[in-house]
Amino acid sequence: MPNIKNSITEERTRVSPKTLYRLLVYQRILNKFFLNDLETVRSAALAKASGVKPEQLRKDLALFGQVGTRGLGYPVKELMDVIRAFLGKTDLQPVILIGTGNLGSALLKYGGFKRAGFDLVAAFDVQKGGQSKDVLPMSELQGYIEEHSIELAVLCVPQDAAQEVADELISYGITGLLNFTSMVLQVPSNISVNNVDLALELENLSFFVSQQNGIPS
Amino acid sequence: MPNIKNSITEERTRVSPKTLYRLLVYQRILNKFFLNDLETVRSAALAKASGVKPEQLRKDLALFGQVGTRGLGYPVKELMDVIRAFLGKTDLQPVILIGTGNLGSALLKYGGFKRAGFDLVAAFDVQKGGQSKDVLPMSELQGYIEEHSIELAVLCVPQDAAQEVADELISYGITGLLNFTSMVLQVPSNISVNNVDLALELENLSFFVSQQNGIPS
DNA sequence: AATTGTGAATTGATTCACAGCT
DNA sequence: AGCTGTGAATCAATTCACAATT
Repeated sequence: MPNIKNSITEERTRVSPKTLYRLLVYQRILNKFFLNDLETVRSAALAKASGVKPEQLRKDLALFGQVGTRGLGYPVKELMDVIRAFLGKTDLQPVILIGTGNLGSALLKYGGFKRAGFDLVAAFDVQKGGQSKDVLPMSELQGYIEEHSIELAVLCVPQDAAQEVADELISYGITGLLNFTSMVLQVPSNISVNNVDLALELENLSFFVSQQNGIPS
Repeated sequence: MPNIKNSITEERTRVSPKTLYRLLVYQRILNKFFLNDLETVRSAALAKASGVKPEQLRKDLALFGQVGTRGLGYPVKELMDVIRAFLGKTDLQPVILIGTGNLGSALLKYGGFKRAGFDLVAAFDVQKGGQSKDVLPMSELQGYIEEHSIELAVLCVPQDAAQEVADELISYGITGLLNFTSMVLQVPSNISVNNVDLALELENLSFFVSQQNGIPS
């Protein structure tokens, strides 16, 4: 019986979004530990830094078979490698952005995507007003996506245009949308959408805060 | 036996973050329907627009007792009112923002918060470089929070400063943090944190996209 | 002695399926 | 006839608790 499962690609299907988020977090923390020359880490420490319970961390890592050493902990470098192998994709992936309003043009400047392995290679808008990167007109959208085989798009257009632009993107071959609009997009089941609704997050936060304090006003 | 529960404040404690997100989405969609002069809406329609199953919508609304009419649907206006009453807070709530780098200064300009009932009343940074709104130095943080009884803060500082600044904010009385850094913050249990990790969202999306297609490269 | 790995138990969320109203 | 409201059933995620291992 093999220890570390070697048919990782076969396992890729069996993970929930929640677990995946956690794996990505573990990866980050591990990288930090690695840069600090840590060689092994116990589940308690890694879990605390990741904001989860140790049991949950261990359950998550069980996906990869046995990677830790009982009585000792997990080898930092090896664990990093195993998670990275599972996640696949290592090289820089091209992403386009649609809608260069306030939020859109800020995201173009935001360095975090590049650090995570994504390259915002082009931006599109109905208005071709010059921002920091060249903004292309929507008429070039289809050509660009097809020519560069783009899969992922960041959607920052106004609410009213959201569904329409999403439909367009999908028809040109985009299969993953990071949706910054506050619209709920209707898409075919083979298309992935992740919603980032900033106002919603603040509303949600506000509710739980006022709950803690006792009801205000 | 009363129909619509009148002890809403007592019910406020019994809702999960997931349910709360959905309620906030329903509220938005309802508002749109209301502006279109819809008087009643069936669970099937509201659910579809909200991206959930009708059964789930009905379960969620069960929190409020009986608000719909069997055979007919839900009265749009009344349902809006009931949800708003449950959520509490209606007036503009003041929020501060810390860290006016690319992302931070973009969020200052972003209109979505205001629309959702939040007012970004002040921004702070270690560098007092002039941006669109006046940026205050960190030395004024404590005074400002206390004087204006601020509860919520948006955290956009660099990773390395995140925990430190969070500790500071909490010590000055902040009880809710919208965390845009990629750090997992360690906070006391009476403090609420919502994480918005943009790179993580894109990584997550990318994984599920490449899963759909079959493994790339 | 210490810590992982994991079945079993628990808790939570979703979906089913139909009774109850209008 | 049609749609809501909801107990029951299912499915998913978390936590427990302890055996296995170094």
